[in-house]
Amino acid sequence: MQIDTYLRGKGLKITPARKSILEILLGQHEPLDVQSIIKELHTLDIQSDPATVFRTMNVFLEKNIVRQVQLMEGKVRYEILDQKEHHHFICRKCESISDISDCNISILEKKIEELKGVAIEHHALEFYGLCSKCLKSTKRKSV
Amino acid sequence: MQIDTYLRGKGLKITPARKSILEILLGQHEPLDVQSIIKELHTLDIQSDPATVFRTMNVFLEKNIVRQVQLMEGKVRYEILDQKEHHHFICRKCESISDISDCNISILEKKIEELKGVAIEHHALEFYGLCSKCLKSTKRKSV
DNA sequence: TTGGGTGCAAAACGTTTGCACCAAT
DNA sequence: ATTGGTGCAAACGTTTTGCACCCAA
Repeated sequence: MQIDTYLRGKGLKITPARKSILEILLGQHEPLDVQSIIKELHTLDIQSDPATVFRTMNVFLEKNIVRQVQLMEGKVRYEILDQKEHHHFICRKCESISDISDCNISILEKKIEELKGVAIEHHALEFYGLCSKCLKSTKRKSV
Repeated sequence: MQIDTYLRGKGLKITPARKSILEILLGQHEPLDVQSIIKELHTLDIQSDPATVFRTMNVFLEKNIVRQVQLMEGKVRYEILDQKEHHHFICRKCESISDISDCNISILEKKIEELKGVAIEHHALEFYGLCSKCLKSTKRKSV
């Protein structure tokens, strides 16, 4: 299985929990917090402890398998760290999260690096507002 | 005093704690977490409870006096919500925080709004990496 | 066999809340 | 006098840690 070789390649032991967590994150379109991961594991008939999931996420972070996402919720979400960079749009009404992949931050980063003499390694960018659906329903009501 | 009139204008009662917290935030160049605010209050010989500071910050948030900043620390920082938009650069080595004020995100926002049909109300943008000082010392060592 | 992963419980934090008291209007 | 802010303690949710046990290598 490729998940096994992938984990082995990262120098990690293969365990049912790790494999399932990785599969869940790979099949996910939005970043998940630990409780959601546990819920997803439960639907696969795998029960797991928060401590284990947190520890797994910290290992995945060190190995650059996932990255953290913070959405002003008082908790951390995790998502697969894949090649194509993207950001998130969070609707303040329906709380949906959608990907924003067409904004080229790297140009901006280069400008800042030159201007400030810093080396930017990564960034966090999230947009908050009303999604198209909620925007329409708001307009309807206000008319 | 103008702080008094400002708070009164926001419909808030004036108390020593509130005035001092506001003054501290106004005189600060980087966003502060609640513990740091309490420490600053202490240097002014004002002792205050975390609960009070958290409550004050929540009131300030509602009144649009401050905004929250999250820097992947597991806690929230607060900074005065002023007219000129800026972002933050956090050095992973010396943990210094500097303002980045010359990046025009609004152009990007308009593009996203058109493309996705959403209404962006605000955003969070932080850059992480090495500041110019730490970058230099890293280079020196590696040579 | 051995190093490392796991579950459980406890602890550590940041943050919120209930309540009695006190201060600003 | 009344409204609302404060301190203290307790509660809450997220995340970490210690320890004994168990599993993958």
